[in-house]
Amino acid sequence: MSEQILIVEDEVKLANLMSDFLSSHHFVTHQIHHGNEVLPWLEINRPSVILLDIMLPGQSGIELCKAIRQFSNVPIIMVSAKVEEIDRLLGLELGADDYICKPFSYAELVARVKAILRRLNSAEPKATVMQLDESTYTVKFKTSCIELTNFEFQLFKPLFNNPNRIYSRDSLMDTMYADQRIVSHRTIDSHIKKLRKKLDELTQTDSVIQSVYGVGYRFVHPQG
Amino acid sequence: MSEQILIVEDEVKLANLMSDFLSSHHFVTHQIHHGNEVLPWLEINRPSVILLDIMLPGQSGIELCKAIRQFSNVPIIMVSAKVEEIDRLLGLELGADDYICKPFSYAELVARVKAILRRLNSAEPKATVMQLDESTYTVKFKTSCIELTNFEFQLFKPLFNNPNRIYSRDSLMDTMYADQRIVSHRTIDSHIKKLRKKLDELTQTDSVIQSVYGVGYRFVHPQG
DNA sequence: CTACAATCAGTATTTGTTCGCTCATAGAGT
DNA sequence: ACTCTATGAGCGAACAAATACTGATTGTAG
Repeated sequence: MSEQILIVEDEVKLANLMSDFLSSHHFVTHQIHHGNEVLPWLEINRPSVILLDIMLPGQSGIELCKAIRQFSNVPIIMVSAKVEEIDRLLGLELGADDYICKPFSYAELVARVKAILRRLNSAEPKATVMQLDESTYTVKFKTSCIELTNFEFQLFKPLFNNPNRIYSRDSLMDTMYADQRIVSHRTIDSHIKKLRKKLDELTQTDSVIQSVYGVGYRFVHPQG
Repeated sequence: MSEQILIVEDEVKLANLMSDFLSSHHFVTHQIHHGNEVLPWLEINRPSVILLDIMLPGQSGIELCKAIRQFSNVPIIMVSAKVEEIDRLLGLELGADDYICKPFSYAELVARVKAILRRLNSAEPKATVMQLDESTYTVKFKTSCIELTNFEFQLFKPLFNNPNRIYSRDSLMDTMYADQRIVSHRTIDSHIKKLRKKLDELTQTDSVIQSVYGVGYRFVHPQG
């Protein structure tokens, strides 16, 4: 089971280097080069760690850090060009987990990432017993496992990655039809129905996906 | 420690009466009879409450209220000669804390002033322990949490975000019916009832949402 | 042919709105 | 201070409207 690292860095060359090095340590990476793309991406994905540069086009790393902390405790490592800037950041109490100063050695980068993950894994004895496996399009729960269709999987991903958060049908549609295609809201219902059937069978409970009247759907973790 | 009340009222006789009555309740008062004298006075003094008449020579009460809000959150009670005018004032969203209509009983005057001060003193020391979560449509208080329907949430949001501020039923309607649809005032009552039930259960107190007779509703933060 | 996506129409459910009544409040008159 | 009256507010229950679910059906790609 490999961890996904989000790299937010506008210098593409640097981002690639970071990516390469982390990959060689068996991390899966995703790059974002513009500040404004971060929050939308996080609505659908849930990385294990975020490496967040401060100087960015669009929303700055500082704004983003604050914004992310509104809804998630995902570990954030702030990346800054200047030592003095880090001092200033510490004063802001953004809620970042670590700070790293450019230029950094790649050994240091990996060390910090691993340190964070080690802390995290030892602190939380695996609260989520349900897991999404992107490579096989399966959902695992306890000892069982089900397969989802591509469509079902894309639909479920944002819901699963942001438990309790309510998604409107429109926003769910947006995540699966990149081409802005418009389908009936009943279509979403239909897929939700299939998802529910599979998931409820898996978890032996109902209401893993709940409807919120007039708003949309949300996922809540099952007992156990 | 006695509280100072600023009385802005051009009718000197009325101002004196107000002054006398408030003094008898151990408030220190200061009178100003011309609109243009208010801002200069406030640069040097800091009253606990301002009673602000609307019809004034020089700067009107409306202008003054706006101007004062630029630099201070001092409680302002607007004093108006007509009920209809209050409705208009609410629409302007001046940021006043309360409204009182001439002619008023002096008991009422004192009651309002005391209410404001009580609210202020109890609200000041603690940060917001109550939270609105837009992504999950929930209200959190201490360790508990309740869910609101879409409608209830939209209704509660303005009240919550501007504690102590009074919203008329009409202005609440405006915020939820963008299409200028008109519904009965009893409809708002009905939703307020449901909101109150949920909120009171959450906070274990009553009167988190208060009625202001003849005007509307306001939200006050519960005790911590 | 099969598996899956999309749609539709009928039904079920949830929520929003109104009604009619009672109670509360504020001001006026005695 | 006391009632009286007009108006506002609270509330339960009936009603209306909006929204969601379901199963059947059609469309489509491999």
